[in-house]
Amino acid sequence: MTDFYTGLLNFFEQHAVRKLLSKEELLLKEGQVENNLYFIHSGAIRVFLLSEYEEVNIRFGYNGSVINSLASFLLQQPSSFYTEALRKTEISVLTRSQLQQFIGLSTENLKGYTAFMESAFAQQIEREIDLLTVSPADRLARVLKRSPTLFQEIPLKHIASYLRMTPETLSRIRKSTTLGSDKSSVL
Amino acid sequence: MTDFYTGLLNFFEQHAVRKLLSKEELLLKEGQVENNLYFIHSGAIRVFLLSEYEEVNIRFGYNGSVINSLASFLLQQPSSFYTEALRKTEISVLTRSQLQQFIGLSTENLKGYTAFMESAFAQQIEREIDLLTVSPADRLARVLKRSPTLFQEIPLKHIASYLRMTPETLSRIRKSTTLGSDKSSVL
DNA sequence: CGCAAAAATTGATTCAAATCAAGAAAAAAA
DNA sequence: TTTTTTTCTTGATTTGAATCAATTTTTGCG
Repeated sequence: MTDFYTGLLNFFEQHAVRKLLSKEELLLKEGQVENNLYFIHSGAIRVFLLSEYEEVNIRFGYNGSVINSLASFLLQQPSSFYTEALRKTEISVLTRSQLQQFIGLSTENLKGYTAFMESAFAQQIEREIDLLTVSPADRLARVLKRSPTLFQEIPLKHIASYLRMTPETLSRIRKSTTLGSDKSSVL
Repeated sequence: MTDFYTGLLNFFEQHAVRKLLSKEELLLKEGQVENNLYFIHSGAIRVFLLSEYEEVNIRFGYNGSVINSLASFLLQQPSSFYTEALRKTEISVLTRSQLQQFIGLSTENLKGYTAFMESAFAQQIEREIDLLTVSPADRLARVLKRSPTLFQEIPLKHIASYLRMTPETLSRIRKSTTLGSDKSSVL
């Protein structure tokens, strides 16, 4: 998987278009079909859904990760989600056809792509287990284990929505446990 | 997708081994690697995880559907889940290698398999949205929309766990709404 | 079939997280 | 910088679902 990933990143560098997003700039709206894969050089992006005037965050990307509205991208169906920059963000945009070209270059790339997909699927399973975890504190702990720097990248209110709790609750959990108080990663 | 599915079912008929499961018989335990795909002729199967002495249901299969511990099957990694028959159940068992043989038979089959995977992924996204839906009543409504006969197939207490609520709460919701009271499907 | 066990329902009570409401801190804009 | 706006924190109160508890209903078994 890692081989594919570095290969893909090189391909990104050579073929993808760089783009600078301003805060709250939308990459995709609900109902549109996702045609791109985004590599994030700096900044942060969120994928969210709009349910009855309330936004619910589905996924975050930042700091060297690849993100898009994956289900829409794969199935080429209208997305249920919005994709938006959380702050000034620099990305590389790779189109579906460019990706397909890349996959066609070698068997290695194809295998890598499959592994990439499988990994995305595995992540999705982890996400399901996260959401089934009853206690709010445990949900936070699980997610922080995988993404220890989350609070440095994403505003608390958005993390709260991702974790299915209110900002007030998240703030209190954070205070009571030592979770999210980042001694390690600062300086 | 449908073509692949019927093709796969024919292949199931020709190559898969039939098996009769008694109630509570386990097909897979946590930590084991899933090597099979199960087609359910009759009965019902659940996939669940064991968290601190409490079982949480992840997925159900019955009545002509295909089920297994999919993440483990795809990644060939130890499963986080148990797979168990909820009652006397008749299945066909197709191994991973048999499936690969089937996929290799034609480009159509390969494409179908990809579509099958994509569909599984899309289902997983739907599941995520279900779990993010705040109100217990709304969670039930969403799931029943996709699986109207759920209550005829799966005991209430297992549905409750799947929906992240107690059996008492589910029972009360069912009473207050008309959801799950199956006038249509009986007789 | 009748009996035992398991599942579902119903009611009373508790409790944890949501909501409501300020104020403090941080970030963005002027 | 100062001002304005947004985000985060903290406290008080409410509320909806969990828990506790007791029947009733259903299912499975001898």
